[in-house]
Amino acid sequence: MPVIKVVPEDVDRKLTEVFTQYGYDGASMELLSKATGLKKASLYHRFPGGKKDMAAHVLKNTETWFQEQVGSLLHDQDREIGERLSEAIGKISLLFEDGARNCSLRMLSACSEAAYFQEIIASCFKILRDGFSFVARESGLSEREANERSMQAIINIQGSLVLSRAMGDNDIFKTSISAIPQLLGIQKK
Amino acid sequence: MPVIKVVPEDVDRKLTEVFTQYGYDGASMELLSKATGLKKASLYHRFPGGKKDMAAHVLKNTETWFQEQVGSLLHDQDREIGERLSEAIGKISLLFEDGARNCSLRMLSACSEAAYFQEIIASCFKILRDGFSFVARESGLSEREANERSMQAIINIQGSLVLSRAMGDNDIFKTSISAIPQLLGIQKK
DNA sequence: GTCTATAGCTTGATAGAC
DNA sequence: GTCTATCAAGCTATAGAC
Repeated sequence: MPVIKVVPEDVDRKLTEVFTQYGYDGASMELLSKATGLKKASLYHRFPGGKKDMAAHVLKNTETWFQEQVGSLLHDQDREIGERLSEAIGKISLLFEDGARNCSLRMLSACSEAAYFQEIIASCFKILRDGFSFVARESGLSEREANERSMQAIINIQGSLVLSRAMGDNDIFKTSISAIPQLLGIQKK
Repeated sequence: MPVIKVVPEDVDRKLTEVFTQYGYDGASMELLSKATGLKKASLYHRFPGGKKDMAAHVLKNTETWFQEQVGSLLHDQDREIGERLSEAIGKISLLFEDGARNCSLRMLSACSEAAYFQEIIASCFKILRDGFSFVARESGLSEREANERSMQAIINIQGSLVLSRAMGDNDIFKTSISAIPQLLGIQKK
């Protein structure tokens, strides 16, 4: 029987998918094993801490993604502000599949291990908030206004995602996210 | 040993608490038994369908609560509009303990039995949306505006609740919910 | 209507071969 | 690095006494 080294990136992607769809308590080792194509013992080889370890790894990846793909982008003053925001929102829309996919942060923030995950989840949201706040300030809003509106932007994303899934209508998400540029004081491109 | 008939209302309240805190997959029969003070076999006597049955019962109660406590209130034209809305929002704030408590609808909308619960969860949100929309229309907004803003009000509630819990700051919820009257075109009392 | 006791399965996790 | 085989514990659910 051949020893196949499964690509770590593929494993990460599949783990993220399962935790995002089923939540922490709904994601069994069986499901995680089937999804990744790795037997349970192989998963324990890569993640000695077990399920908790895998979810923490998924969250660490998510934090990196938000920092590199969204945070840095929004802070990149070499690029036109509307373009940056547009691209960032496009990436976020893609991440959530236009409202069809749940948010891993939300799914992992309410589970039996919530306390263990809380810090990194809060960190992810702070990256997003700071990015939005930065462009809002750039667009001429006061610090107070920029802070309020960047928070509102994240509320829109999370709230509309909850409702899109609960009411079975992705347009709720699409409409809500398309209003973010104006909310942050930026004319949509 | 005495046979004690536990009050159904207390059982319902405790079941709601456990499902709301742990979600469907995180709420074990053991937890539900401990919380209600009823042994597992007794729970099965009251809910022959088991856990699924209990969660469905919790959701049915929630639907009734929204209809009777919020929906009817918002539609009661014998009372001053600002007063009605204020009272409805007060009840919702109390339900979510000012941001400290999760939303049972959200917790049960993303689980291994999500498909089974979807219809009644959507119904709960529709009751709230229709109530908000009704007062928004009354306040003079167009049908389109009223629909958009009532949706935004629910997005604010759900989104701010997610973020309050994730970032450990209940003020996010309090600030967001206090803005709802103005959002619906009504001067806060 | 509530209980004790238990069945039967699934869970997270480990040992050890290759 | 991946596997098969297995464990002990926890799970949902049921049987039957009171």
